[in-house]
Amino acid sequence: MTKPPPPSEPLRPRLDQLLCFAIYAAGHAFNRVYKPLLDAIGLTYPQYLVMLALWEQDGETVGALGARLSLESSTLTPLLKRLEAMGHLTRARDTRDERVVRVRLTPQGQALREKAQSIPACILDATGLALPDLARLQQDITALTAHLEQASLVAGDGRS
Amino acid sequence: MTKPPPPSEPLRPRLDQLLCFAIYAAGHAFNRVYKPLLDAIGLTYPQYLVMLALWEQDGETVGALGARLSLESSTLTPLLKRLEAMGHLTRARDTRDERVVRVRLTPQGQALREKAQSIPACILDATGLALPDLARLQQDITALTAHLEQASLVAGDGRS
DNA sequence: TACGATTAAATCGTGCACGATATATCTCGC
DNA sequence: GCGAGATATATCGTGCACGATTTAATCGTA
Repeated sequence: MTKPPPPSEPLRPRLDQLLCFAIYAAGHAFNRVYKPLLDAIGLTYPQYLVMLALWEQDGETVGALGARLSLESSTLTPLLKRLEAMGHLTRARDTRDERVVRVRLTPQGQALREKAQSIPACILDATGLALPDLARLQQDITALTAHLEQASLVAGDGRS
Repeated sequence: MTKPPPPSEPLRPRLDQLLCFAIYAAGHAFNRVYKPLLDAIGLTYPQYLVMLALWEQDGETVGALGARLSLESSTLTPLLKRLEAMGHLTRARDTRDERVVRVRLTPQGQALREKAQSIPACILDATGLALPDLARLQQDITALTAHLEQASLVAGDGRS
């Protein structure tokens, strides 16, 4: 019943129908929920992600952290320096390969894990989702990310 | 069959299982796909979102734009000044209420819409999603955002 | 009309994020 | 062992994003 669009009609979705905008806005919304919780332990959201990564696996290199978090050294280096200045971790060149810097938790950084313990439950509650729905959504978004990453790699490969 | 956790076991999800991290990473991935497309028309991603908003509705105030994009004036003002310097829009105080600034597209800003025409299809392709799946995911994430926003409002209302 | 309260933008300081580049170290072929 | 290329991190400049504060205009009410 609806009039079929002419073949070369440009795609002009409304801002609030764009998936990328939904993701962008959800990121903002998550940040706002995390803010008061993280303020209480003195971390920003990206700093919290780094601490989560280190609590899961200590002693990683800057590059390995960057790969897990999709961040460049130009972002991580100053961020890690701030965490180091707070006393949560140390940064030291690997004695075997002095190119790489290993990031290690201090006892204070380990201890912070206990203070951050209640955060995930608060966030889960704020999402208003049941665990299975949350897991499904998480997987859908992760699959989307994988597709986008592949697309940007293919686009940038400069095939000749 | 699995051992039930003790009642006060802290929730310690892995970084790569966190919904917030999936959103964070998807935002990065979208940015990477958009980057080459937007470079071609000289916009950053947030600038593109502002232009999308204005193409949809011209002459909005800074505050109204901020509400649609969830951005503060402290973010928008310099961003809009950059777009103004590029010649895509004008910023002028409303003569009826001199507190508000109205943002209007220039002919150049209108014309940019044609150059940006092919972008949505490129992005759609990069997601690897069929339209119905994309719409569903978009709605799920929008609903999540609404929940998160409500939670952060309730948490911050200082009920006495 | 006059004045306190509210509203809208702008400004300031901090931190994240990227790309381009620099610097130091390592690896491989010889 | 030596030098060319590769690798890992750091540095620099630009722009986004926020909260706190400032400035200016408007509104309400006496």
